[in-house]
Amino acid sequence: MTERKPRKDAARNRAAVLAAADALFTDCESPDDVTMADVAAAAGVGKGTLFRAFGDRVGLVKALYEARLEPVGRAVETGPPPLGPGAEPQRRVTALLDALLCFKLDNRGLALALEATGHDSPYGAEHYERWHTLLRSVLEEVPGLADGEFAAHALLAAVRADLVEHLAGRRGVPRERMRAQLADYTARVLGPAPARP
Amino acid sequence: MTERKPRKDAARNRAAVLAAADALFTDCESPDDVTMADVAAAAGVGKGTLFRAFGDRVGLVKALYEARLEPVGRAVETGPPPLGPGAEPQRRVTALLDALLCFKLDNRGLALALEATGHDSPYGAEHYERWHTLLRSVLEEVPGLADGEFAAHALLAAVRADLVEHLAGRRGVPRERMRAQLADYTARVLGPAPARP
DNA sequence: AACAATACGGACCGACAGTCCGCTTTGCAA
DNA sequence: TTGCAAAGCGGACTGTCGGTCCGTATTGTT
Repeated sequence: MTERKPRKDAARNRAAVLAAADALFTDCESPDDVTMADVAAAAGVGKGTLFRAFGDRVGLVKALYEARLEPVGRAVETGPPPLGPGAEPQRRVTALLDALLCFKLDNRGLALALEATGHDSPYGAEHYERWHTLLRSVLEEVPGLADGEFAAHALLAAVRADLVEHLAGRRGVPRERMRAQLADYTARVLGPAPARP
Repeated sequence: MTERKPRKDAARNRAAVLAAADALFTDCESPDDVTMADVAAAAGVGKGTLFRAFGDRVGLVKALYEARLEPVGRAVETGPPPLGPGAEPQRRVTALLDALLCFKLDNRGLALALEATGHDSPYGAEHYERWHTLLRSVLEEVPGLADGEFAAHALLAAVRADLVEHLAGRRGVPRERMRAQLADYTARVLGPAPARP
């Protein structure tokens, strides 16, 4: 392995940068009026340090985003149903999308920053790939749903950060209403209401 | 009215810029490696001219996009069914989305440029508003579909430029397959296959 | 204590969107 | 046709931002 324990100051600075960036992205109007220099200053660190630790802007945002998303990822992979494995596929799909929606509602600035930051699109980020693969595999267990591939993309598109921001932020749609709307929509995609014996 | 006929050279240059920009956006890898200076040079025009004519980058891309989309808009508003008014709502929704998908397939570079160019998101662009309003109104005629508002957003999200680009460009999904997938998906959202008397 | 190895940080660079202003073209009017 | 504003032109210029570089400071190891 080529792992190396980072020096103490490096670790401290990395943490400071993450915290500062988190704060800045959380309460900014638009993600791109927080500059790298701002982040460095807020963290009490030089730009060089910041770039060495994260490579570039995308790297920083991704690191933050993934750190925040990790608990959700864990709940999905090893948590209890319906979010975790084991639930009936329809319920799980709904739960997955709801979790994603809530996450984006709770981390609007960050999610927006991720999608807006350089790297042409969310597609191609490995974390998108992960969610798509998972969602697709669950969708394919839903009876009568032929094309999980496309449906997974389309459903994920329904919770994209900028749409969420538009509805929740700009247009003031309340959280619970959005969740209900999404659940409703998801149910339609999943097919006619299953017979309840 | 405060309308003023533009001078001849102004009109000529405006056209030259539009043509040049169209060409550049059409065959570029990523929209943001065509710079304003590039466009000006390709059009044989100074940057000042370009900015006076279109205000800023967003203005240019919007002008281009709307010029290209206009025929589609016309077909939708006054053309024959199923794209134009008069068709059964389910058919029309499908036709609308298919038209949009085809448009984005045929104008990938441009559509990508529009979504990627500064202005935080597609939402808030007046042309999005137009499509959303229309789609919503048609959706609300579909029996059993309670929430046209959200469904319209979600369906439009399924044909977003960067998703189309990802599937058609990066992953090489052929045009007809994408259309079929979208039609399939749309049908699911619209509800169980209607009884055919 | 000495000395690599690692990290620090801010001056520096290149690129790009957008502005400015002296010069040219246009088209109206005498 | 000639005169003359007004409208338009274009490229040098500016401000900002992401990203790099390198002399200096900090670690931690022997």
